[in-house]
Amino acid sequence: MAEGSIAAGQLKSLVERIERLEEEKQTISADIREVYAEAKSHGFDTKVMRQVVRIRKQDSAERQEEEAIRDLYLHALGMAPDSSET
Amino acid sequence: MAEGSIAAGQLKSLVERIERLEEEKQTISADIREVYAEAKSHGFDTKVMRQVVRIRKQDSAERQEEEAIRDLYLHALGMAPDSSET
Amino acid sequence: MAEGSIAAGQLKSLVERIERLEEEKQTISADIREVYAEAKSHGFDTKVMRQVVRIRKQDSAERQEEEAIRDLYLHALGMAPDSSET
Amino acid sequence: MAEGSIAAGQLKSLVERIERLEEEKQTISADIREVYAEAKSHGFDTKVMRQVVRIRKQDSAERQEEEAIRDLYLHALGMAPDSSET
DNA sequence: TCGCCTGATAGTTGCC
DNA sequence: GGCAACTATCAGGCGA
Repeated sequence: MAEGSIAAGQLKSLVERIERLEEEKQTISADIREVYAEAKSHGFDTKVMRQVVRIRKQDSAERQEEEAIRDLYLHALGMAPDSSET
Repeated sequence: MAEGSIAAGQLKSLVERIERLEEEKQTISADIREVYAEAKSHGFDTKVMRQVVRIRKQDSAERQEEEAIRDLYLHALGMAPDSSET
Repeated sequence: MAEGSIAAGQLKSLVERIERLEEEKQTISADIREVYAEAKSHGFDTKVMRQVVRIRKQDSAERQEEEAIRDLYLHALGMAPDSSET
Repeated sequence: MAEGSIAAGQLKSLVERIERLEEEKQTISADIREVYAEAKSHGFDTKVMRQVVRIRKQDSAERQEEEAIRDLYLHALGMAPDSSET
């Protein structure tokens, strides 16, 4: 119970929660791989599919990025970005 | 011509399943980050916690193998392997 | 009106200097990758080599501190710290 | 000179080359920071500058990405990407 | 099936 | 000191 006595129970709980979540994440990843495998078995080019998924994901990210830059510029020009909602 | 249409619908379904799964994965990742944040707020060293999680995941045989090679390398470089545990 | 122009030239110069430096940095990174590739082709385990480079860079005091905390955590989780060097 | 005898000299040489290169890289990084600091001292908004640098870098990257996707699609359609040089 | 390469994830570093 | 961006590492997918 001296200095070395950290909150063992608490630590254990936290680590186990993390491990549980990582396990779930692994499961999801496996599911994704499975879908791609299925797609491939139906004759789709998975490489192209991955590109498509990627592009769709980028679209919104890009839009957000653009918006952020615009606000930044407006701010640099001394204008309130808040008034620039689309 | 029907052929293309059928494939299109199938492709759409597959892509959407993947996107749904990736979304779930993102959620899990966020949860994990959250747990680490919580741990930090309780005074734990998250960097070390990550090391611990990693150690628990890694097979001990594998770990020993790596360690042996590393000691060999350190020795070859004229460093004492004993003092170099990371 | 001259003001804006002057600032523009200055800005351009600064940006170009940055870009030049980033380019150099990229080159160095490529060189490093190349050395690792060469090492690999000579039969070295690059993963371990990276560990070794890291160990040499890390201050030993800092290393020991981290190690102490890790052992504490592992102990709290009921694992023998002695067998867990990474 | 038994089993433990790896090519120590070779390893040492490789590691030192890597360390030398990493040192150079650090120097470049410091230079970049310095340029940003200088810019700031001249009244420029470094956050915006970083965005600008980032955008300029993306432009070419994006072009390349687009080209890659195009080749991929052409390939998927059974056409040789090689004949599509711009 | 093994090795290589690319993409995703985690760790480190710099900024606020 | 905390947060965000960048870099380096690691794991999975693809091709030989």
